[in-house]
Amino acid sequence: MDMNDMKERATEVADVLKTMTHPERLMVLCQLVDGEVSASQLQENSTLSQSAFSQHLAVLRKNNIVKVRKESQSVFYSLADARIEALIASFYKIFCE
Amino acid sequence: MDMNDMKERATEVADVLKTMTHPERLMVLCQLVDGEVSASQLQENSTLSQSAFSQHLAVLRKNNIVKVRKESQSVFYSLADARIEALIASFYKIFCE
DNA sequence: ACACAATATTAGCAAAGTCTAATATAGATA
DNA sequence: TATCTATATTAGACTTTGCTAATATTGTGT
Repeated sequence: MDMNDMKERATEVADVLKTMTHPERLMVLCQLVDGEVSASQLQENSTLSQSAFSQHLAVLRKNNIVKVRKESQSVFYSLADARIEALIASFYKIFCE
Repeated sequence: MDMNDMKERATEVADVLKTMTHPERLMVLCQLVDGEVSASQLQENSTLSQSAFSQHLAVLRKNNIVKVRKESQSVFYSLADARIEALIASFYKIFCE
């Protein structure tokens, strides 16, 4: 693989990873492997304040790592696409098996 | 998977990822997939100063993402273990194929 | 209209990360 | 010994991240 291509890819991948890199955000993503979960359910498994937690969700949204579906007062989060799903799956395979 | 276990794993994985998250460091790791490479060879593919680059290598060492072998004035870097190799391999599979 | 519940946003601060510039170390060579 | 080459380390400035505290938004029930 050519060095310039590699550099471009590395930057792209690093951007995605950077967003996942926080334990709190990774926890959220792990909880989404089996499908969508509401913000409040996600927050139940966190010790962070509502504001801090919501800011982490905002980071995930802004970087297109998750997508949302609003239903009345609730917001349901799910993994954005197949790549993110594949990443979480490999983390699971490599670190949890 | 139990939530406490998940939290522990997520923290562990996030720690490892955090170290890979910088484009410059990820580039280094990508160049190590086929085996060890010397610091100076690695640096040739970087636009960073010697000092800045060396500090990135130090981060990789400190977090046990790479291991080193010294041979006269040169230092050869390689991926620390099978997990790191597996991670880089999945990044390649997911983002470069 | 009012109050409540779920979620998001903003400002401000402290901590962590990343650079430059300068200096240090250690092996090889003249 | 003096010098060169490869690499590492340190201090300081600057930027980014992640929190708290306060406030805003939006839908729902009374």
